[in-house]
Amino acid sequence: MTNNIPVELEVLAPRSESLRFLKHGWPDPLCRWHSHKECEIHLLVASHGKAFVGDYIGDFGPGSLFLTGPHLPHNWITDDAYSDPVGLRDMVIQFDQDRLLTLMQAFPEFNSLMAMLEQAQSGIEFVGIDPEHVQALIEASFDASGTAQVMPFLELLLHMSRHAEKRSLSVQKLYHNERSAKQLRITEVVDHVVKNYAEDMSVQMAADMAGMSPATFSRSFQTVTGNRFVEFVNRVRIGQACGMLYATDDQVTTICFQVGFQNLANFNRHFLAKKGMTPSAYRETARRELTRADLAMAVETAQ
DNA sequence: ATGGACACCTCTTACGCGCA
DNA sequence: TGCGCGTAAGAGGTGTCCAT
Repeated sequence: MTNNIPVELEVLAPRSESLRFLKHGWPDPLCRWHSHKECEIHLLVASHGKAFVGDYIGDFGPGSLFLTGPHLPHNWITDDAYSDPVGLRDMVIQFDQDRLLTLMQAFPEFNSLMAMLEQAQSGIEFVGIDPEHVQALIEASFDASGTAQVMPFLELLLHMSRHAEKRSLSVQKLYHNERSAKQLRITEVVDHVVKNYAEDMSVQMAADMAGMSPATFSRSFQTVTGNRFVEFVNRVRIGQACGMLYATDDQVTTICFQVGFQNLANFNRHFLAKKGMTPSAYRETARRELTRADLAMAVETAQ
């Protein structure tokens, strides 16, 4: 999907090590809306706030664990209620996905990681994972060097891949890996929704496009995408509205109609349900974040 | 701009069936 | 056995109006 949100690109210097470790507190100039080609394991150790991954916004707290794929923009903003600085808020491991793919080619035993890497294209939250074990593995990898650094990291990846509840976050690339004839027809509909979200979208129209009855389409769509059709359409529209709220000064009413909603009350209702805040509150929050990114860049430039 | 109330309508889902 | 269809009931989404 297209997204108008300006994203800061983080370029990581080439290194002899395959892993990059970061620990930071809050506030920290490194905490900003950005993307990079590396995958990122992100463990929140302290504080509560909002997670921004692609077009997703959700809550995080101590023990929240996320995995973001290549070039997926992200940030974690601690709530304003936490006015006191936090010494250690985040533990981060960044790694090159291509290295893992090479590993899987050499050792098929690691192929179980493939599904998780594909799901990470849209971001994953590992709901209910044991944070102490995760933190211990990150610490073990962080404190080691050479090959000893890699083993706890691989154990962590395998532990994450085996975790049952992996919640996909952004609508981006949700339909990435569908291949059967039925899945391809559903994927065509998904593409159409993503590209034409502002147009009228009914199950009847979508079913016609997929060559199915509405009831069959409804079942197939949920099987393939994990979403109900109406929920998916609204999610795409809300995601696009987020970008417009962030990047333009258009009125909420204008954006509501631009993304395909037929009335403002319905738009507000869905926006609040999906984002946990009103459109105007979202705009305020998102722009405060942009200001933080600008300040961080200004600090780095001055140094 | 936001959110509540309400009536209406669309969509989802379960079930049974036929077809390949 | 798997897939798709038709039907019907209930759930949930939508549009409108209005108050704040």
